[in-house]
Amino acid sequence: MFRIGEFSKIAQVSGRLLRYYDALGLFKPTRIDLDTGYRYYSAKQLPELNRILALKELGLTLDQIARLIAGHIATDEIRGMLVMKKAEIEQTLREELTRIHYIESRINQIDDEGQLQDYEVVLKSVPVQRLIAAREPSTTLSACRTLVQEIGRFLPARIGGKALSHFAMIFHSDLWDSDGLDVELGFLLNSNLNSDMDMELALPNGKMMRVQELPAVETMATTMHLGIPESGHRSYAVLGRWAEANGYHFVSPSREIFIQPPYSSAEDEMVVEIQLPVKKTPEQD
Amino acid sequence: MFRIGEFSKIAQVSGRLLRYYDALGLFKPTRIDLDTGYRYYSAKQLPELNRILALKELGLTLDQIARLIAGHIATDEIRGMLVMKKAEIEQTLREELTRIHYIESRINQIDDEGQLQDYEVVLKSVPVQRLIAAREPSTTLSACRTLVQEIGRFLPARIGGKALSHFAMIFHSDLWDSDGLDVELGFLLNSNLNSDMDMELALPNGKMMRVQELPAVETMATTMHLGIPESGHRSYAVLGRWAEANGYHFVSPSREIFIQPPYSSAEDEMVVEIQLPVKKTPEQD
DNA sequence: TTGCTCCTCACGTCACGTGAGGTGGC
DNA sequence: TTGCTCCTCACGTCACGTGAGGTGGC
Repeated sequence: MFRIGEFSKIAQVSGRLLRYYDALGLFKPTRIDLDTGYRYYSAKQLPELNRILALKELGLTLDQIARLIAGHIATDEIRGMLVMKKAEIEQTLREELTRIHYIESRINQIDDEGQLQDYEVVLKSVPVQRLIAAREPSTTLSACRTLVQEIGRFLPARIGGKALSHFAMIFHSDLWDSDGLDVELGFLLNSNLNSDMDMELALPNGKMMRVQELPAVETMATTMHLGIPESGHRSYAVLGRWAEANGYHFVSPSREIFIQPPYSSAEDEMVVEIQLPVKKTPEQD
Repeated sequence: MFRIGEFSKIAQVSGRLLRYYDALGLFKPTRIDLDTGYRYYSAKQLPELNRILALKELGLTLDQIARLIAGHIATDEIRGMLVMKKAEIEQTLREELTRIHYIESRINQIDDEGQLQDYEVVLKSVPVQRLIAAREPSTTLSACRTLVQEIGRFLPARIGGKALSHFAMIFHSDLWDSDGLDVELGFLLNSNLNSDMDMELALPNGKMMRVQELPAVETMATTMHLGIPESGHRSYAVLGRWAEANGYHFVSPSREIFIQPPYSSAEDEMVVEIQLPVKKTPEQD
């Protein structure tokens, strides 16, 4: 019989751990002196403790181990637990890998530019949403700006602000080609209001707005743009650099969500979230 | 200005997170209504929040982020933090990888044998230790057993149990060769007692015991063996299978530590820890 | 008698999630 | 007026580490 101190030295664990496992009922001393409360362990218990430590190494929780030891789990359940655990670890492994790439790209950034950039890129996923918008298949940035003002003033008055969420633009044309813009302009709709899917609405200038569904997107690289629209290209450049550094590429129409739209306040107070759908570029390590 | 609900939706974080960051002083609302306690956030704060989220993605703690945001950290300190973080993640990555191998080998075990084995292998590291032992460069198992009894009875009486730790055997000859044993037999010494390094001691049968240093070993694969020594080979087989399944190989003299030695109680009550120094076999994935 | 070992609370860890119980705002 | 949103506690998470304050054992 060993007292807790010697037993913990032999097993190379802390006394606290042994007391903790005792309290959990996971691993109890052979005998406890009722007067002093001293715990006494026998050498024969060492394999049992080692079993627990080995199972802990596998990444099982103490609770799982307790049930396993108690024999309340059939062998194929154990197998299932292990397979699940393996998948779990593989998942975190992938996450850690992208995290490493992420960190590396930031270290490179510091080395190249002397500091961390101040615009920050965040990955998001967005659900399906509905949108009421007019499409301009061939327009210019300045024409867009006029349209933004028009729609932004007309639509809330017409439909009522309750139904409308943020103003949004969807860019169908190539990102880096500022001529030949193919753009949709309109409002995201609050999903709780079940308005008519086929609704159409004419703007004062005769253009038609239609309700439609914007598909969900798994991964969007997003950044917030503050201030006048002219400096928007800087935010796009940030997103571009970010994608390159982290092994992503752009895939489908990008979006701009006007959190603080230019028609309700000064243009240099504007706040826009730029959303670029991205996919992982296959690795070549 | 947005109330916490809308702001949290835009930023895709929970309200709780925003309140928590407020409490930490990490990210505070632009304005708090003194009457109601309502928090009001402005769109302009979104980039700041995104910055925090992006830094969190890097694996920094909120505390580190807070100091970073506060500007109390120079650029090269940030770089240092990132490099450290990277090394940290690489470390856990390696650990996860061995954990995965470990789990795989257990799954295979279940598939091959229908259940988890009951002998468990645990990796340990052991520090330098001192040993008083006699060397038998060419002996047999049964001769050893006699010697164990002799030394085990003689030495504690002679030196005093205080100075002695566990009885131990060091195997210099090949593990799987039971003829031509080259073995040291003796006691580990309690390190706190600074007895003479050059001490020698004659056993009644004339053999000399000498004090010497046992080197530290980084990684030992260990298992506990219960009962009669004859079944010891089963424990060695377990260790062998374990090493093979997990990509380790054996490197230098193995040890047996007698937690419950055969001279103080019945042989089938014996408890021995078998320690095999191991090294990772280079991977071939 | 004096260290040494053991005991039982109880707080701290990290970044929130999840109620409970109550109130403001349209 | 009725939901809806917001508020502030406060516990729970996971596996212990780390004192604090006190006592048994050789």
